[in-house]
Amino acid sequence: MTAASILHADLDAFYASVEQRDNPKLRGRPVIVGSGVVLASSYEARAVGIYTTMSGRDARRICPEAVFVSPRMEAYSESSKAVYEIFNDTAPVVEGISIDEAFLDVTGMEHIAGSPAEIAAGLRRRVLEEAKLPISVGVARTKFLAKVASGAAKPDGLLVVEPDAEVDFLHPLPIQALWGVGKVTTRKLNEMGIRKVGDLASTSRVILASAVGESSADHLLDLANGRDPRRVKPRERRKSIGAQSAFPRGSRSGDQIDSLAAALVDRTSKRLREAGRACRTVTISMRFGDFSRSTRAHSLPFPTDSTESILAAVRDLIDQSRPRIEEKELTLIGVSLGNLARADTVQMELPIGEQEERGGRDQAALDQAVDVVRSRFGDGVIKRASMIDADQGVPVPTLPDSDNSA
DNA sequence: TCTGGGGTCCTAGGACCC
DNA sequence: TCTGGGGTCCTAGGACCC
Repeated sequence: MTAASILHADLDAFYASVEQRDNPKLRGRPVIVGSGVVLASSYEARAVGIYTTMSGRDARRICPEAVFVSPRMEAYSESSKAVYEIFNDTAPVVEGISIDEAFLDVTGMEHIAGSPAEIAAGLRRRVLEEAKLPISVGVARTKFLAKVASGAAKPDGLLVVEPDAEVDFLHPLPIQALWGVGKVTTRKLNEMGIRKVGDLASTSRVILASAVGESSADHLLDLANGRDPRRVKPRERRKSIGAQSAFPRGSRSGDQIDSLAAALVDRTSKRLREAGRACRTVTISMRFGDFSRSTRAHSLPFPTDSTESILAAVRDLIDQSRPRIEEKELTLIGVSLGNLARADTVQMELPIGEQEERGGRDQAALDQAVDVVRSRFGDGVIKRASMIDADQGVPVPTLPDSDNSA
């Protein structure tokens, strides 16, 4: 049987730990990150019943001595980068899952770096010494088992699940521990009398499939029986960039909706440009007073990173939803930019006049586009300029003085 | 427990093309 | 010329994760 050589490394109470690291007065005290709601909390706060998504008011009531701090996303992002450098130094293959957790595959490193357990212990030591942050690590033969192991090791612990101990480790766990089992699936399975992973492991595939569908049934049976074929592989680039914001009570006039939408577009399009990407699909999501949700999407004919183009699309989508917005109370709005492309090819839409007048005016329009791009990105970025018919999405013949050698 | 903000993946129908 | 199948893209919604 394969050895346990996959590590799941998970920073403990990450945001709160960064705050305690940067402000010694917070150490040993219950710390809550967030104000309106709890975004993260230290273990001292969790010990008295504070949890993520709890309202700030409830948290204050339960734990009056807690220290509330505003989130500092930049500090968390920097700390995460420092820790990821240690991950990359530790293992040849690192798969980032989120800002505070990653899988590492240390297969075949026995002779140079020691056993997986020794590598994991060394990783914890380095993160504590160099980033000054506590981290828990689970070690197992599969990703799923390693992840469950790191959760069981928390806080500030290390747990190795050897292959011959897997069943004893896995089967007593509640089914919510399985990746992909949330509220809805838990309810369905509980109705069938399935509560523990062990119950699930011995359920027939046909019966399970009738409740959760074929593909989920296969997936759950695999996990419950310790089978998890997923390899540790570096993450592809992110697929969307988004932001959302809730309305303060009683502020949902047309103007206020528009200005919040504009602010969200501003934020997301800026992040898009900073990442050197362009988006083709613009999606708005809405939440209403009765907690129902709705999404509307629009795909542009070509990728863009321009605030104005994205905002125009967002305004169209909001207009489409006008009836529902007027009928129900809008409580939250989000903007998500998807279908991301690299922004190393910039395309612009400029009018070129009537069909009959094309030809002479094509060149003027192209010159104008080149000027705009040059003023925005500087000299030397233009390797080639050509035109695309926006309706057809096909290149029109390249113009005489553009450079085709690039 | 009445709800933040950031994401991913899956399903399913319809349009459209060959 | 009322009829098949396959593939891709777009859109909406839902479940789930940290």
